[in-house]
Amino acid sequence: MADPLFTIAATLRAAFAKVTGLPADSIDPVVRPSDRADAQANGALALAQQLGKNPREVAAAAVATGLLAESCSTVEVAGPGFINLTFKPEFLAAQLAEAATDPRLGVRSAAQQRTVVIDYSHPNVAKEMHVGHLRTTMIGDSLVRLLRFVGHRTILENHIGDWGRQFGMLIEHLLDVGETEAVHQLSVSDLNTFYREASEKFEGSEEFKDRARQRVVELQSGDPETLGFWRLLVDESMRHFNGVYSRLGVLLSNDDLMGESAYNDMLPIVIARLREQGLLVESQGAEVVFPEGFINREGEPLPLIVRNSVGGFGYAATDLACIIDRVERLHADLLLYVVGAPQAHHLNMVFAVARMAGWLAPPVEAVHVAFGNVLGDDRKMFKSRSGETVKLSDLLDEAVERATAAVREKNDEMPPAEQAEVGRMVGIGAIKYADLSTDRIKDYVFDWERMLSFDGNTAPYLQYAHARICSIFRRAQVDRASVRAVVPSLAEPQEKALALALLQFDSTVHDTLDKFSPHRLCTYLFELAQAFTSFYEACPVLKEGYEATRESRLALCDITARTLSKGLELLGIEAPERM
RNA sequence: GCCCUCGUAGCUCAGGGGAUAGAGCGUCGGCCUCCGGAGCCGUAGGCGCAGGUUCGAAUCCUGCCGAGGGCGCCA
Repeated sequence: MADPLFTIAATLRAAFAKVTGLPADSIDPVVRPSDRADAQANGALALAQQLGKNPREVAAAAVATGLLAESCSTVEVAGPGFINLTFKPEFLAAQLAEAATDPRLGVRSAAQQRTVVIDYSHPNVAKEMHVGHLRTTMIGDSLVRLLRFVGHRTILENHIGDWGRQFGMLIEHLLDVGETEAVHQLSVSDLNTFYREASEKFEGSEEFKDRARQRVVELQSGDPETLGFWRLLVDESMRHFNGVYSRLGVLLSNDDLMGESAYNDMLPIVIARLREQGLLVESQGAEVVFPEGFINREGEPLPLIVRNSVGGFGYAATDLACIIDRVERLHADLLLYVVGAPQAHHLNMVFAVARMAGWLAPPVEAVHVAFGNVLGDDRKMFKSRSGETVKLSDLLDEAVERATAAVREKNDEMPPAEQAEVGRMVGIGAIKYADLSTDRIKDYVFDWERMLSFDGNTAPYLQYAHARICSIFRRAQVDRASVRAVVPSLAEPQEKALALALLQFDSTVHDTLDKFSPHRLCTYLFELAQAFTSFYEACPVLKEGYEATRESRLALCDITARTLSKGLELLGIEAPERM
């Protein structure tokens, strides 16, 4: 309950209840940040409207209760009935001191613990991870960190594309090349080459095509030898994926693998249960369900095809099996799908069918955490200069390379090993932050210059602010933990502004999770870093002649650094101590 | 044709129904006796268009324009 806006909202609710006689929990005091004061409350306008009274009088009466005087130095009614609130510095300082001694920095636990399945990343076996996997992986990873931080139970699921017809051609190609040679190729070169060669053979040879088709049948019927080859492809692919995950520092591991193949045995059960409930319909040779409200081009009901006309299962069947598994076996009550926006229609149909079948019912919720594309500077899908999709590993190489060069240039006295390490943190952080800092539903333009800039809303700027604070403590030779019990004095406006910003970490984290939108946390951290640099510019910490305020300002520095570091950590970004 | 998402400053992006719509870059102008100038302070410039709901709309609703995406057996 660190956020003073949150605290004052509760006080105002009581004040308005006293004045109007309405139940407190039915009142929204509408507390907002303000540039005219520390905060403004606009609730009087709506209440007055509701009661047919004068809004200024309602506001004045609420002020007259005196309830606000405890935490506010000035409370003014302005305009049509706004209440402008200015917090007492002592009030803010006390709240801040409380947050400073809290390992969670004042962030409340979730009111209700939920079991959340987060479905994200999902690369395809035998294909390189590319820039298209960046957002799902970044957003998913950050949501997991945020959910855990506020106390939810998280179940990570990497729904890799490890099943389907393409495995016929892949396995036949593997056998043509020879198992040993194929493994060698897969481990040293990129996965795309292997896939392309298999695909070219499939297109070019009827004989190969027949073999590939036969191989699919064997795979699906569980032929042990075929499964062995399949396993080999999956394992080799996972080595590549885990390499990327490790560089990105995401939480996914092999323990979180729940590929399409994992649901294979459940698919007949999905069919059986849908049939049992009378939802399954035969249409044009396929077995389908018609969810309400979905129509095709001709305006006719649009089916979700659970099993196609040749008896095969598509991804609709797998996705339905997923829901059953996540709800009934894992007992999840929130299912997050971090999946691109184009899948919205498909997912909505799957959710609709799952609801019809009763598999998805309150309090269980399924949410499509949709996101837009990564664009090039031509505003089209981000591609390499040769027009190919950009491999994630190449992207990370370039980011680290560019960042390391910048670090080297600015720190020529730093040991090369540390330059490389800091360059890695800055480069990877820059990519991740660029991806997370725009509203996920929108497309964003990928721009090396901007994301690696030390100015603006970027990871390097935040990392720099953090490193600078670490430097202050090194220079002061003061142990960071030693100032945490200090109740800071907030005499200067920049000190007060910084305190106010720090205290909003709590509500920011919850707000970020309410919308599943990490960019809200990014915006907050940027504003916090700006508040800090303004403070640091105006309020000397270690200078001669400022001994009296030194401890107090060091305390502000410490909690700022910890908030920045924790915030970045929740985004999956490292904060070096020097850079 | 129908449906979904998006449209905010020259560029890239924030804006939880509330007062005068913010930031970064770029522009222009200040601050180097500067605890890290990888910084700080200031300046000019904008809600695609038209209606509606509301005491109050960038925000909610409708229509139009523009961009992207989706619309039965690939995922």
